[in-house]
Amino acid sequence: MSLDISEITPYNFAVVEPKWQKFWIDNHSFKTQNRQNKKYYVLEMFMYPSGKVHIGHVRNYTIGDIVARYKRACGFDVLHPVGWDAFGLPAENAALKQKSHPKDWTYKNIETMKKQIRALGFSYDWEREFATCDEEYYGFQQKIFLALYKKGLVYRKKSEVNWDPVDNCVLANEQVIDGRGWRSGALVEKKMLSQWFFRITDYADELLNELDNLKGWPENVKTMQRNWIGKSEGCSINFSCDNGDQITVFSTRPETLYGATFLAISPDHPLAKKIAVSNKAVRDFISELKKGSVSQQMLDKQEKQGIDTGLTVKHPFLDKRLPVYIANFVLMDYGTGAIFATPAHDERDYDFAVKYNLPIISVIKSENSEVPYFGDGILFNSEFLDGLSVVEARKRVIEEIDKRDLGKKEIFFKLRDWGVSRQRYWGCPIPMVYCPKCGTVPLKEEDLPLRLPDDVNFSGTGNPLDQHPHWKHIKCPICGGDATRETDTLDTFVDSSWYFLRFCVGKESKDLLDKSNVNQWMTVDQYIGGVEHAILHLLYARFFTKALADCSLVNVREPFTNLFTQGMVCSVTFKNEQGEWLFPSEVRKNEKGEFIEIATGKKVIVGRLEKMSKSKKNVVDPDVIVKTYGADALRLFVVSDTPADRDFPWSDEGLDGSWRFINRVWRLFVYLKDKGICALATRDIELSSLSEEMQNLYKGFHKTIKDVTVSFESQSMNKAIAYIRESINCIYAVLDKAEDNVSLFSVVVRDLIKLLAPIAPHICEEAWSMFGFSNLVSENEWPKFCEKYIVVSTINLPIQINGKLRGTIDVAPNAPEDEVIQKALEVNNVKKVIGDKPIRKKIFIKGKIINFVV
RNA sequence: GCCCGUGUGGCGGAAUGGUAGACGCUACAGACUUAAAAUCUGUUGUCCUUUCGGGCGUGGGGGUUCGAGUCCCUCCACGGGCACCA
Repeated sequence: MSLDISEITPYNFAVVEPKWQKFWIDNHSFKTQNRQNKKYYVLEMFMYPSGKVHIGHVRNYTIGDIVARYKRACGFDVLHPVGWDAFGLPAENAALKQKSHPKDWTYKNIETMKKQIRALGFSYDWEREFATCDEEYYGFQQKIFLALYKKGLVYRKKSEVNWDPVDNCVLANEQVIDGRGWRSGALVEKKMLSQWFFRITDYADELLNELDNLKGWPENVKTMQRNWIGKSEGCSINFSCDNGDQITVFSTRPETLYGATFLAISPDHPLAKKIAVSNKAVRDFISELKKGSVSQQMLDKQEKQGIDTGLTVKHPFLDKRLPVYIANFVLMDYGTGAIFATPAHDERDYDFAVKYNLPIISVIKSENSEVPYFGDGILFNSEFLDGLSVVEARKRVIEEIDKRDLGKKEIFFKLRDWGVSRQRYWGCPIPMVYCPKCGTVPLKEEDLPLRLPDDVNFSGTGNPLDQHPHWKHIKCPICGGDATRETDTLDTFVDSSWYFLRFCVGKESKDLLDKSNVNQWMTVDQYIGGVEHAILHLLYARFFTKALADCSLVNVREPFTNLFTQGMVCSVTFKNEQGEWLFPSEVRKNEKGEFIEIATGKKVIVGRLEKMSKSKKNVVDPDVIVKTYGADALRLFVVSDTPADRDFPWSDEGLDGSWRFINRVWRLFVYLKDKGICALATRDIELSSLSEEMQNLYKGFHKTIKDVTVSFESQSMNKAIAYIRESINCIYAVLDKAEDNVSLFSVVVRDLIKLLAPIAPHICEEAWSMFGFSNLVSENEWPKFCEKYIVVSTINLPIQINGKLRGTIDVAPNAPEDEVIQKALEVNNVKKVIGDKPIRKKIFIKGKIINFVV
């Protein structure tokens, strides 16, 4: 009796998926192997245990899992670990709000999210799992801190910090966005505090230069890092002031020195402060600027403000004096906090000069003498620089400044040292002690780990560690006298700056950076995560790797060979007339096809696709999807249709389509099983014994293997899926021949399962076992394709006349020119178009095209 | 303002300088069904044409080429990053 394909029971993911998930875990199927030199380390940016997995995580980890499973099939020993970035503010916020301990909150969240992650069937080595708040991990991090301290890469200084008044916490520059705290959104204030710093600026040049060698990184990420490091080359110049002081300025355009008409110093410049003491107008001006908060200044940044100090400086080359202004557009934390201004060739200087009626002197010839002019040109008005080009003049003037001892060639970076102190409880304690006699003293290594006390009180203000009754009191490690601990904890970006190294070492080793292990696996062959970490995390991780190398703790200087930044999952948004966000379930289409709010019947505003977020009410819950459609359908969907590095437009219809595809595959498997397919899967195919149609199926399938392989190699999952779908369509078209071609279909379906397994592992594992294979599909080699089958016997060759398509002919791919021309000229439409016009030229590309020019 | 990136059907997107629109979503039609759902099979850029076929089409304009979505110039739009960085 024949099996009707439409009557096959749907794929029961609810039974199949948990079965294989349990099997993989119980059997340690993805335990890191250490058999050979062919190794591959694939890592997805680890997760913050916020409480629930969201769809963005699903996409990120699906991409990584596909890579891991594919590489394993290609014969690599694969390291594919999972862990938790578990320290940080939200745990403390939750502690305040829900009266739960940050530790309990965090570990509970990890448990919840682990279940969710496991339900997606990712091929992790769960034995290497850890959380950064594990004592073992942060204890070792303290050792690293001390190693960096000994190496001179850690120091403490009093400095103005960004103070977040809501989170009561210091923020790094990178955590301030438009003058607001990156997490709380509160306006940031300035405050002076003693802080610990890492000397990332020591590595500014290397961090910049090495970017050129990171061929496997996206160009935009490298550009962002370059801009952030912000190297500029120029020179410093000293000006003597008439009050006896010297003012040192930095300029990248010293060749414009003869066009200088005034000096401008920052309101925070020491000289400005000195003048303020005796000059009330200056004092008032500075305090007026201070009054506006950081962000107010940002808002006013277009408006140049300044005040004449009354002081003048001597021009280094000319017998003239330049007035010194205090100007709001000069920043103290860049360069020297002072500039010479050449209004003719700098926009900001120009704006300022116009506002305060200062002279404008051109020194570079431009075509129409317009000012300000920033282009190239020939110098004039500039004595010994006259007639030189901008580049020549720059070189010449720096030589001269150097010769006369007025200044020197200098390089400045925008990059600042990394402040790592946080006035927070839920982080890695800094292993330092303050002794009234011995000063700042590091803890002894044998006293590590320095544990966080569990019995803390969250009042909501200040640092609970500092307020703990006895934790901070300690005997000095040197003199044994009364001393106090550092109560700040480390920025959580420190935790994520070396976790990828820890994954290289098995749990049995006490040395978390065990060199033989780390060297075996580093670098990370493929790192995958969101572009939002392009600067902070990735720059810090690069710095840390270099610093650890200089402490002889690791052997590599760059952590990530290839970086892939996946796009965000986006969805439509709805708003009602009041501007309130609406859930998709609160909206429906009316008869006219307009979207209306169900509750009110009023029209809603349909927004553009935006990143899924709770606040915009356009989220989907991965748990619900997995329950309704299964993990395979979800995995398939999030990498279908759209390239993985672009934003992904979520649609319920699309998800439904993925589910239909999973079922279509399932019906194919069940149908073929019923026809006795696959029992003979290992038998070789004798091509000549097959009909032409079946030969084409086989050849076409080799093309599929090639296309899918190439697509996986370039992380083009969307294309891989398209080719697999195409192939399945081809198989469906000849399904009625399956019974008569058992060995052919057996080989095809065997390899088809392998091709699909990285994306939809559960259904493939189930099919693999259903067809009677005794091992796991993931233990099998990736299918191989033969070029000789991919070369087809005839191709459909296009015929062009004057570059326009006028017909096609079927010929052998290697058909010679004579044959092709003869056949092409026999095509009716070609005859018609050419008519009696003479053929002036024939362009023939073998196997590609014939083009007649008439 | 500066620096990146992207513009292809109703939608997501394919396409080593060589038949634009693979694959999917949507929509429509047929088969199956009492019917619906599901499934299977078609059609689906646009205009003209009964057919054969033809015109126009990859943001706009120009160029290189036998031939351009692809290369060059220029303009426009959108997205992202940095933003008084001397």
